[in-house]
Amino acid sequence: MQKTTIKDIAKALNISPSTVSRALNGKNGVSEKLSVTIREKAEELGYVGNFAARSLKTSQSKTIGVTVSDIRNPFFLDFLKGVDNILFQRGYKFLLTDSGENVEKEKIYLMWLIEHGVDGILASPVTERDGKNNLELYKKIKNISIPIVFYDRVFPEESQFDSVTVDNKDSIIQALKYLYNKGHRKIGIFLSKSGIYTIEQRLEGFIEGCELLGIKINEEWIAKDLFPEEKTYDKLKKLKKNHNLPTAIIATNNKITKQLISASKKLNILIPNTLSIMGYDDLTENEIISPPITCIKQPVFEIGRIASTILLGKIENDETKTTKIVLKTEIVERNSIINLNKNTLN
Amino acid sequence: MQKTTIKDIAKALNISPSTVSRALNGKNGVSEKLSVTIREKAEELGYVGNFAARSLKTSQSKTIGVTVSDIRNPFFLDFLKGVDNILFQRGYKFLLTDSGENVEKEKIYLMWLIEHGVDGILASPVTERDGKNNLELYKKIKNISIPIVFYDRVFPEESQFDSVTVDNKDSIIQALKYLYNKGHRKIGIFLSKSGIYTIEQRLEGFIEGCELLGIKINEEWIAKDLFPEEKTYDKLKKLKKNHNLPTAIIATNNKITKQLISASKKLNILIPNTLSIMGYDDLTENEIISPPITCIKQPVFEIGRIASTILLGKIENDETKTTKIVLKTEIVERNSIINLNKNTLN
DNA sequence: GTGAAAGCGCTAACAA
DNA sequence: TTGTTAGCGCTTTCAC
Repeated sequence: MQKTTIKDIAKALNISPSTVSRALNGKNGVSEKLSVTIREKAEELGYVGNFAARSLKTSQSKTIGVTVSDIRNPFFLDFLKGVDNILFQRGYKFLLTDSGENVEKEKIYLMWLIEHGVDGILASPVTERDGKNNLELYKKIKNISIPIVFYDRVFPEESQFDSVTVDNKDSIIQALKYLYNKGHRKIGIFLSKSGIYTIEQRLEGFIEGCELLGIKINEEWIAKDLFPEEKTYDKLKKLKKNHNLPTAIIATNNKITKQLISASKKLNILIPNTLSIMGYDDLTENEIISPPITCIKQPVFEIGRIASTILLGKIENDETKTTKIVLKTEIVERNSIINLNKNTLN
Repeated sequence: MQKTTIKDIAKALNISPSTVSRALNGKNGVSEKLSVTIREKAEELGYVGNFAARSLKTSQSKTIGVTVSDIRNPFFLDFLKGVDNILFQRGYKFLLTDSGENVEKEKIYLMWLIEHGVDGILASPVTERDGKNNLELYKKIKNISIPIVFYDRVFPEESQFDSVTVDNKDSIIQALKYLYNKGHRKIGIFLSKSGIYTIEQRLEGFIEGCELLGIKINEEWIAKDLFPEEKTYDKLKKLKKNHNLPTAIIATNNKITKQLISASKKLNILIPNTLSIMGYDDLTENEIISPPITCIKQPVFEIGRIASTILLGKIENDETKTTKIVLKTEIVERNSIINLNKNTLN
């Protein structure tokens, strides 16, 4: 059995394809009666339309491309819900691609999205350790008038792109202040893959915050480039072996948070008594992990909603001014951080 | 700036579009020299192809549609990785749609996928409480020669569809045996949304397993239709209030697992001492939850790989025989289940 | 209110 | 080896 086309419906009803098209698209210029007949016939024959043909003709696809850096990261689940939340009601769908932190793969997928004629792109650009990225491609895409909104990550020097991010530096400064107030002075930070914008920002925030608060920085406690995040275990083990554990460690993503917890358990490091942990990202399981994780929460769902809204504005209203939104994070307090002041009083 | 077309390249090089097309698609019938020139020009002009045009002409899209019942379920993350693992290397991409356990939404997305001309579909069909589903639509899709492979869920009475599932009944029987061996006789099961194939199967497995092992079934301990899964708390609270807790509860999905843990904490029910819990799905956090969760593990990544492989076989080799793969689950042992025999010995 | 005709960008059969 | 031509299914302008 073949797919039904607009022609089949026209033939069956002895009318012209253009009339069928008009009726099916709800355009005026077709009598109400005929319109109904056409719709019924379409239903009867199981007509479903042909995206390729429509898109070819109208050069718009009502779809937008979304790139994520790693689909397994729960971060994206809420983000995607936020995106879907805006898009679905406005009649858009999205194409999801997973770059896997790989510049080459990102490029392939970006090309694929353009081939598909997406009306716009929501992207979280990849930067590899050596600084390699697809900035030039992104510029080209922008040049052929496909709007792009970056979310989560950006190219800091490039001002021509719209973006929705979180104040990464401030998020760590907040964490530092929180820990400081609880009496912590020996604080470490465990960072994921070097080169990634968010991670670099969080490191900057750490250094800035330490200076601000007069916390002495110990290079040993700054663990860089923990990617894959399983490296966390080795680093923590080394610190323990050298009897050089800080009293608190700030994780810089949810994977490192989990790795820190499980590594601590394996190494018999008691949380929060021996080591306090500030997690990153507020996942549902944070609450039932032992101990429940105090963490930095990003407004992920909102990021998805705002980025989509901006993108749609560019697509539908040809909005030209570039907007850069920076959202604040907040700290969700649970039990993975000990109050050292209190302890001293005992 | 406009998108570059094959015509632009042809004009720039003073040759015909068909030659350009041949060169770009690596078909023979073009001299190596010309082919190189064409490719260079294409690169220079930033040519990216046009999916709509190609798809319209060739009536194949090199994309497959994937429907998931709820994108927020971590189950799908590994599944998708498995799918991507097979598809990417064979030059296919996928369109992801989230039906949200909603038959209407599933229908809209299914139509959208067909409109997009997907070469095949990987689906986990939705069934609502009242039995409503899109079986007829699925049959129609099959009739217009778009291959479908069901994964995770199937229509049990329909033999014409290919599928990759897990032995759901057996998974619960295994769990029951495990609990029985640890001395448990008062066992409950917490089930998610009624009507869903996997859930119904797991219930059947529970009843069958109890009979097999001579475990007395207490209807109070069979909690049905916990959807949304937050209902878990109320059910557990009621059981506690009536002083009618079983010694062990089997969860039937990862959300209920988490809800059971957090509800137990809120209700001051000690796990595993007062209540043992058999989780469903082996998520990374199971290890660091308190206590670490003993659970039924589905080979999720494999499901994705196998389903994709079967589908590609149907698409590329016109494979006609229907295959139904049923994979076994296994139990991952951790600390959420107490050994009552041992306890007695103390 | 309806139909005829052109064309979106590409591929493939057929010619040369 | 290369070019010409037709047409995939649809929308849209221009007739009537």
